[in-house]
Amino acid sequence: MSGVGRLYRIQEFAELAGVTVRTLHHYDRIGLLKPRRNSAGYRLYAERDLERLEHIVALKFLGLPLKQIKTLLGKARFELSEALALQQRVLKQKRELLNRTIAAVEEAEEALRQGQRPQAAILRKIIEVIEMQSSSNWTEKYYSPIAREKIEARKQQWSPELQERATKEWTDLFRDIEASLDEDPAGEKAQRLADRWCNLVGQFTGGDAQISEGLNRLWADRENWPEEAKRQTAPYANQRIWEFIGRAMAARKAR
Amino acid sequence: MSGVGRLYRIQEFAELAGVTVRTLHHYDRIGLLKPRRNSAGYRLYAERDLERLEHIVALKFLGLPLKQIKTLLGKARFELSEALALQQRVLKQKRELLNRTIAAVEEAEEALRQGQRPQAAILRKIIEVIEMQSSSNWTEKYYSPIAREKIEARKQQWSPELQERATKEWTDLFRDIEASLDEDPAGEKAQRLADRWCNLVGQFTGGDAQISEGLNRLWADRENWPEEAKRQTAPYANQRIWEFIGRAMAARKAR
DNA sequence: GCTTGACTTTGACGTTACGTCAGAGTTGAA
DNA sequence: TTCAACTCTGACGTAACGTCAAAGTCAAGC
Repeated sequence: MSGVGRLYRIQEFAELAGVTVRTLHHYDRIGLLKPRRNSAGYRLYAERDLERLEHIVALKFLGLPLKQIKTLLGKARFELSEALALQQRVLKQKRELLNRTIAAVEEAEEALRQGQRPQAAILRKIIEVIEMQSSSNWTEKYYSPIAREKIEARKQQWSPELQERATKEWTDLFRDIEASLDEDPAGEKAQRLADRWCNLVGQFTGGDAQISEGLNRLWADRENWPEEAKRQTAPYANQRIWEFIGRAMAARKAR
Repeated sequence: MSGVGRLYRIQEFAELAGVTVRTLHHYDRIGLLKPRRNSAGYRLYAERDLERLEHIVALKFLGLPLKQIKTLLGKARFELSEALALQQRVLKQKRELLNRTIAAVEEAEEALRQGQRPQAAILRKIIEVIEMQSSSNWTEKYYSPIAREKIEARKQQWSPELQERATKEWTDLFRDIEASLDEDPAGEKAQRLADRWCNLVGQFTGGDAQISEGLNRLWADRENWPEEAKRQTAPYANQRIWEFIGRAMAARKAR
């Protein structure tokens, strides 16, 4: 028996793991990696902390924010593999953009060598790439490539008026559901609401299963959305409504 | 004659250029894009401002910091093309790292699918890539690939003791030069100092022209170094010393 | 037992490129 | 003249730490 394993003080531990002391301070403060303390308040890191820190470093390397890493490391391996798949898509998008950028700079340098004015040369080439679709939509990662194409296609037909009408219908539906939260999810009234729900979802997905699947992933990962998106969809985030609809849909299928 | 062209107020201009109003406020404050003002203090943007803003956006897209963009846009096209070539190397390094990362995640996912514990699977694969050489040395971009290889080779032979001795010799040399700043750069004493200088440079470059070239680029771009590096090399940044040595070397060649 | 240098703690401000209010003034059409 | 829409500046927030600074702790040597 070799006991419980060594304890490291912060500097030694930092060198061992290849991070800075300040980083460990930071992780401690945000609750990402909280070591034991001795009586004087010194941090004491154990082997298990090293393991966790290695996880953190690896996930950070993939570009995941610390906040998400924190929740991820508390959950099951399934969620981890989901997150990994998502991040993989993000990385691939980045790579595409990088490739186009590199190509653009190459063309710009070529043009420069041929003596063109830098404005014309650099700017035009690079701006082209930016406009192309650096759009870099944060929702894209939730959809499969096929689903993305389909969504692109449907976008063409979404006029601002349709958009506005859809927003209104959703808002109305949410209001109606909220007023009916005490009804029986399997009852007549709830089922009519569930029908309206399905209709509206269908309007966006076009009944397509792959778009639908992506949409589910999107909603399931709400906690990791950018702040702005969270605020804008806050009125639709009422937990009880989603539960109610969930039950109503279950009852619906059961019939 | 259509006059001097329209003037835009901030919101319209922002939409025109595809940036936010706040971004324009920011660029104004840091002196990157300063439009005219009307009597009430409203910003008035002209066509020329649009041109400059497009440059800014393009260079920012390549990952250049605003500070550097600011100095770059004040200089000649030559510097711009230099900077472009440098940034191109940075982009390519990023791409390499991205490719390895994507491959690692792929392997990790595969391992996960085969039911391995996430620790073993994800961690090991990804950490391997990180360690490989995510080192991501900020000086690398200044050297050609061939020069980098040669530097890597020479690194093997640079023991800590050699490092320390070199640092001391440089420090001594700088002290001696500083004490001789009033001498004639072509004189006996200055020439002996120039000899020592060449010797020390030779110790690092091994007399290699390509390494030498990269080293020149590195020093020339000092203003864009990370803060830390600037501080650490501050003692060697005495402008007058470099000018003195420059003149001494010129006199040396002339002989 | 005491000194001393290396190490540790928390606090607080700096960094980059803006986002997001808040309070107050300006513009221009009805 | 009114009023919505727009603009101004100032100031705090963000992510992930870096960089001091002041004060307490540890352990080795005297």
